[in-house]
Amino acid sequence: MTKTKKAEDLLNRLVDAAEDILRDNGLKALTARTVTTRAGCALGSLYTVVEDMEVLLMRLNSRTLARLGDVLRTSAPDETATTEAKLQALATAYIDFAEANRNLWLVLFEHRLEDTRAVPDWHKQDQAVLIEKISGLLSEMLQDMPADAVVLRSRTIFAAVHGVVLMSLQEKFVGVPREHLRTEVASLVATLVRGSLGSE
Amino acid sequence: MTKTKKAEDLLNRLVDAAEDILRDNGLKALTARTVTTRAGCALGSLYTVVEDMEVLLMRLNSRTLARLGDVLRTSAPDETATTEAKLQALATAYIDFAEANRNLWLVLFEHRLEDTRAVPDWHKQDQAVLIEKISGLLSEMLQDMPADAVVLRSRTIFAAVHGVVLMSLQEKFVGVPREHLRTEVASLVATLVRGSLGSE
DNA sequence: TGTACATCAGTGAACGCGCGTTCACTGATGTAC
DNA sequence: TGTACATCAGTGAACGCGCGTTCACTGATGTAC
Repeated sequence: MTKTKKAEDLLNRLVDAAEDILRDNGLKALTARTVTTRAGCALGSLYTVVEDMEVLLMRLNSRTLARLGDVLRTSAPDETATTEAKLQALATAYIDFAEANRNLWLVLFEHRLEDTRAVPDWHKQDQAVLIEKISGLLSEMLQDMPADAVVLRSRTIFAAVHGVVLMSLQEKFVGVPREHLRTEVASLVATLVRGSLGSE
Repeated sequence: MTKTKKAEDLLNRLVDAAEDILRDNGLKALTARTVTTRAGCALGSLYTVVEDMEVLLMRLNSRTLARLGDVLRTSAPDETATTEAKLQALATAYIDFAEANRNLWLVLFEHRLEDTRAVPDWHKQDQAVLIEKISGLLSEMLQDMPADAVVLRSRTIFAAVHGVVLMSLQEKFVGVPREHLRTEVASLVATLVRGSLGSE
């Protein structure tokens, strides 16, 4: 095993460990110590492979986004289904992923109020998976709409559905109760599709 | 000034200080030390008036929710306006508040992944202001819908709009760009109202 | 193949920091006579 | 009204903790001959 291979291997083990800890015990438990212990290496090793704890978290988020992307891309019920049915399948897949990976998913959207450091491009680009499928389906449906407008609409639709799922899974008082989440999102998506979100 | 009055006064000064700090410097800057320094009292005084830093933050959040509630309640453009116009005004008022009080507003919805402590009832109840006006307007509009269903729909509509505003103000890659936020929310609200969010 | 040496990934004790919280104290305030 | 005393809100130095990060080191690995 070459040196770079070993380094890659260590990085992977650390991201694996971080994923396990975040999934099982939440963000607060994700420390340099817990990660390195779980990965079976020394505390200092982390810094031979990653600049920062923050970078490690971004690596983990990238992996989570990639997994979510896979799930969303393969969510189509049937090639012949209606666009609405495909969008409904997409929303369902999103809820499934969020429920099954609650902590990992929540951390994707956690905002750092303090941070001044710029988010690297490789990480920003990863977020595109959240939008791609929606805009693909939307542009089929609204063929006369310019591409920019389709992307903008996709972001709005994503954020609306995401908001409903987020408030529900956070189990805040004002969120939709979990047992009604799927039906509420389904009627939200139906309304959005049928209204086509006309430009005014 | 009686003793209880003095205690109330100190609590108010601490919440004032916390509000200033959060608004100006973000959540990370909000510590026992910065709050007490700004309030002009000793570090230990905080604990004569509040159990915990967490309780202080909940007091601040309650105040923020109350202010937001006032803004939302007085947002009606005109008593004779259509329900849709009133809902649009409500959404606009929400965006105004969120933009003008970004840090205060973001913290209202920040999730503590770790916490096991129960949120006290007085604080949970404060969140109701986010929904009340919507369900009031909705029940006028959908008079044959049972009250439970109206509340559920209100939560969904709130969460959808909130999601779009949140992702936009967080300035994440996938959010709606700030300059399109108001028009996108307006067409989202229009679609939701016109579609009436039919039960299926 | 065997040996001496150089490299550097990996180590983990130690550092420095900032935090929430405590507690022995003090001095302003209210009370009793 | 004046005085002696009790109370307790308010104080701030000190405590304990957990964190991210560093750095002098070591031992496994690769290289040169």
